[in-house]
Amino acid sequence: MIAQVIVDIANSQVDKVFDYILTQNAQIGSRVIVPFGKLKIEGIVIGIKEKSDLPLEKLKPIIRLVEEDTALTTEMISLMGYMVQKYHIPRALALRQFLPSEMRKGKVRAKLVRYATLSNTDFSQIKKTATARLSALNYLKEKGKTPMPTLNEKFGSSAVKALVEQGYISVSEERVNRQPYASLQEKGKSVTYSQEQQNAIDTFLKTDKQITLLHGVTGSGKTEVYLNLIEKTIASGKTVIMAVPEISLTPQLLSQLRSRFKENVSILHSGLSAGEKFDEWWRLRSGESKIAIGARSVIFAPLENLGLIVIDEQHDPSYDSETSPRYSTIEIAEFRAKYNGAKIIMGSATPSVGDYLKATNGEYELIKMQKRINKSQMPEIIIADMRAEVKKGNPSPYSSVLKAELQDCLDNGNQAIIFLNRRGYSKQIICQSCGYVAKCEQCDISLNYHSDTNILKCHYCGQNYAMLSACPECGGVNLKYSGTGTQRVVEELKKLFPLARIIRMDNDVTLTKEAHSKILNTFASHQADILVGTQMIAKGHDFPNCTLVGILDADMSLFFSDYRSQERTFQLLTQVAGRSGRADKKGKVVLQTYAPSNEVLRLSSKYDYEKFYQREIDLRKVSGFPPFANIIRIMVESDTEEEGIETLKNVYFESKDIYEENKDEFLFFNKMKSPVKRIKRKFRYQVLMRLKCGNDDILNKFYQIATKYNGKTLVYVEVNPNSLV
DNA sequence: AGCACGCCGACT
DNA sequence: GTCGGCGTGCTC
Repeated sequence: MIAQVIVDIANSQVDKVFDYILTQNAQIGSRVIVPFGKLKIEGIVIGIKEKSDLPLEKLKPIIRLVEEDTALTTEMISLMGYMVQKYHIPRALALRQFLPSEMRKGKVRAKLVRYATLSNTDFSQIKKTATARLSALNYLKEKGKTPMPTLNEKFGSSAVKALVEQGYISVSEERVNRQPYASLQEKGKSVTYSQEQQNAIDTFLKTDKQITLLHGVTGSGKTEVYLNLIEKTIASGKTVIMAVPEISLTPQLLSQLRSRFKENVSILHSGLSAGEKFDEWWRLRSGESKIAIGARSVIFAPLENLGLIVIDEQHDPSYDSETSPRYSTIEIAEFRAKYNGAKIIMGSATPSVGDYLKATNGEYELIKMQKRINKSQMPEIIIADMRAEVKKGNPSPYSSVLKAELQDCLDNGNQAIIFLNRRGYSKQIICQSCGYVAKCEQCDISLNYHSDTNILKCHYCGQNYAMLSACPECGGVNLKYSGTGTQRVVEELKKLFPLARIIRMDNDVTLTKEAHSKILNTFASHQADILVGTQMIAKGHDFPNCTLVGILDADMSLFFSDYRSQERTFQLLTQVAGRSGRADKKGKVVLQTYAPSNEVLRLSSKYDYEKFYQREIDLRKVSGFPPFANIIRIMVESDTEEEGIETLKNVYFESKDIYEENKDEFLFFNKMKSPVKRIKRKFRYQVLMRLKCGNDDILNKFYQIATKYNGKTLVYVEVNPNSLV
């Protein structure tokens, strides 16, 4: 018999199926070691057949199995095929997603512990003077099976060794599981469901749509709905995947799951040790554990007989991989749901507009939960006009409203969060007097300021504009192009509130995952009064004593040169606002902006998602952005300028033919230098276009062009990339 | 990925 | 003349 093997080399040159003589007991999905040229490498059997197209003497036999158990399921082999055609990646790269990286090339193995059991209860042959041996035997007689290390420690390894040799003790090896967060166990509490929650559960169980979108405001109790559905799925003998944006920030979710489902829960995420990952993975694979929870990559969990996939905070950008393979968690979930006949529930207070469109279209089931449980109110959002502060001559990053609210908050012994709305190095021009933002005339997307060349550039069409010396709206000369630095924000805060305990968390302070949660825990346990931070404090964690959130530069993200910037801002503000106030304490939010009349800010201050969505989707439709069109870019990256331009020309001319033939399907098409011309010493060029949806055949032609010219100069296609830098 | 084969520059 | 630079091609 012949085994068809994919070798574990993610390179398009070896992206083929190799035939080997099947000598071992290998199955489809087995991991095997095979000779490959002069190498011995790992591979995966993806098929078994009678005979090869090659002459038998050219074939080599499989050397050995990596493990007896079959690692991959047949579903994974099918999913590999789907990913290869959808994302244009080598097969090996698709296969790698299914295994924790530490499991490759034998870096981890099962942990075995040796146990001692008594095999002879007649101690009469043992001398009375051999006290250690006798007490060891008596100990075993009383306690039964004991781990060898424990026994060695108590009675000395020489005594134990002798007893083994004399046949009093027999030793067995057992595989033990390394369990992450073993201490996390919460007592189960009984739950009663609100009417909305009960309705959500019933609707989900009734619908025959594959995907359900659960649109529920912060605090409406979405998690309880998930837990109930998980429970029902498990009871019916099926398995569950639950994806969350950032697992390391939600230990409370894990303890909730553990309290209900005990060792049926496995967690998979990058913070685990290799051994923990290995054991959790195999527990899922063997069916010992039936619920997989983790971040994005948990969608590849090795479960069979899937019944339910939960995607929490479904709008979160982390669900789209930004590096190859550029997969979308929801797409993979759809494949797996279809394959297993499972259902998907995804929830958010601020669903991504593309998915909300599908929900209102009837493509997804839509469930709304509009009330907060335990009757608490959403925090009140106060918009502070920073233009007025500038006019008043207040140079501080804090408005007078925020100062007063902070004072009030601290006086009452409560906590506050100062949120800096900054991200990346994207810089845009905002007039501090009137809030004017420089935008592209053709794309209506904010321009990016490039300090090296002192020009303004649109990342969606490449158009350049001269840097402004004064605001074209009001003539003001205070044009600001970046948010206030964390440093200054903290210093200023210390001056204003010298007695307050302030802690800071942002990207500048490079943090390990532990330090990260340590800061959050310090704040949660009220060992600090004010927490200052960026994006990363927006997610997870409840702070029961936090009654005030101050958002500095709320408009910064609003005017990113990104078509999703308004959506992202709405989502972010809603999420940050949710950090303020809890059941018994009403929260407040002060949102500082140079554009107080901005519609997105106004709608988010009223928590009016529906209106925001309607406005945004209309805008996308008119301007031709996703979900109505796809932004496609073919990137060319080269070591030298000449080679880069040469390749770009070839790529451009071939692409242009396709464009000319299908002009009506395109909303934009051009070649240009990349907004950031050089990254990591590579020269970067691109062909950028916007193609109407439903033209996958055209899209595939661009993939073919990229494959054709990809070589020493890197050529690749991106669809709706998260950033156009 | 890693190794062999192969075609041009600077050296004993 | 040769040693060796790493560009190109192949591995069941």
